[in-house]
Amino acid sequence: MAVITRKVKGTEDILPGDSYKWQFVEDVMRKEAECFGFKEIRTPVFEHTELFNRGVGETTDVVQKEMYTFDTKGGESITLRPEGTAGAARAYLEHALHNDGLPIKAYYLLTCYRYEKAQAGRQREFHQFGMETYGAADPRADAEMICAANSVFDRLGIDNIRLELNSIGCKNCRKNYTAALKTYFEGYKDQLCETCLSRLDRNPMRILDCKSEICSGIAKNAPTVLEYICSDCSQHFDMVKSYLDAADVKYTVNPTIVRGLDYYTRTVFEFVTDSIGAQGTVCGGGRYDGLIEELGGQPTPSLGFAMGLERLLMVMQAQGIEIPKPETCDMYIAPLGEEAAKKAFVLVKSLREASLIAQTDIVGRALKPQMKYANKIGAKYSIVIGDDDLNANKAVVKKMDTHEQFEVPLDEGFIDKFLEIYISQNHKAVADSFAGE
RNA sequence: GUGGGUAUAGCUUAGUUGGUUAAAGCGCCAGUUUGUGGCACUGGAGACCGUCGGUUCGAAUCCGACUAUCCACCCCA
Repeated sequence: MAVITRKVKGTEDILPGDSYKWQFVEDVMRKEAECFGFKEIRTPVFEHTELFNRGVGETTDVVQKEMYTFDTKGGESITLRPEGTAGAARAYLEHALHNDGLPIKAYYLLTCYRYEKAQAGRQREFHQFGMETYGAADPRADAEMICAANSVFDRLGIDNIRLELNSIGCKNCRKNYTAALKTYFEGYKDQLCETCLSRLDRNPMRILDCKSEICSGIAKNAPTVLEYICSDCSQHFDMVKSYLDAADVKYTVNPTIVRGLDYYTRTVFEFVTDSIGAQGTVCGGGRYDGLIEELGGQPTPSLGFAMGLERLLMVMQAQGIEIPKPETCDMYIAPLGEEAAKKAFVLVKSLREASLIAQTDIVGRALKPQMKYANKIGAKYSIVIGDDDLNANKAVVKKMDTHEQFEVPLDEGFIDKFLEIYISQNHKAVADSFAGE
């Protein structure tokens, strides 16, 4: 096979037969975000590299080894976004959105790029849905954010997913905590795995995350963040939990959740599933009160989450959730001969003007294959137009599933007559479905 | 970046201890007499068996390298 027909590693095509699934999920997300009062923000696919260095954090794996970074002809360093938060924060600052009145609530639906080794649930180009709130320090904002993510899962009918919650404290209490952790882990220096040894200086909290049995065994008895966070942070966390309780959102507190991006403070959370392999984190988020300031703005308490669409769709598939297929064709018109073809061409035009899905032959097939095609695409109605029909200026509409037939005129009255049939038949279907229960 | 698995038509697979025209189902196209689909039957197109090299009289089958892909580590959504 020629090279040109091969997609780049870690990328996926979404084909015509599958795109409805994505549209369905995206639609649920948009609607849910809008119910919570969030408006869509669209930011560029690429940004100045510096934005991610500062926003996501120099020490993170994402920045250190996973970014698609390149120099432009003008000599600027540009990076394809590895996540959505930094770009949204940049736009918030650049357009001084705080002047619109706080809080600012925005959601996004976009592609992200990370140079990682592809595996199940992990692509190099992937889709994220995320929500961001700026200018809300109150724990209710945290609870609202988590509720929003939770509602999306509910709306999609996903239930084999759990919410894990933690607080990693503010900058101050984190300082004390990391110091305590360092002291603790230094006692096990000879047993820790190599990566954890390197984490010891840079970011000892990440050792808690380690999946190696030895490290996680040691980590089990390590001091937990919650013992070290200051009373403000602790109160904040309690409030978040009490609001989640009030909203009947189930969670478990998991002190090992630390998140890999530097900007997080206080509340962090993940929605995790066991049904799609190793990459089970479907949604991750939390509070990042220092981010806007880090990017040069006024201190602005902020928070948000992102969820991966690929993983979400995998979960839905694993759980056997059926996504409704959209209608593909209301009317197929099968003409016989040149003159009829022209008539059909005009008729589908007027059907389309009435917002119906209409098709006619564009490949020159015989009648039988045309009917086969009409059947395959799920046409609800069909019309065959031949010389007799043209002469009589009328034709027969056939309802494909029941074979019922109706006569329609082939002149200006066509659309009205067909709409009348279409509507009455659909009402009948609805009535039948009620009677069947 | 580290491991391990896999590689046969568009898809899912069969291919017996290496033996000559590589097989099936699904899908696709067409036909089963006159202007009508779903079912059934018949036929057709479609594979240099991932690539390159090696062993052999002979390789889809054995060996090696490469490439792709999958899974796991790592990381994260």
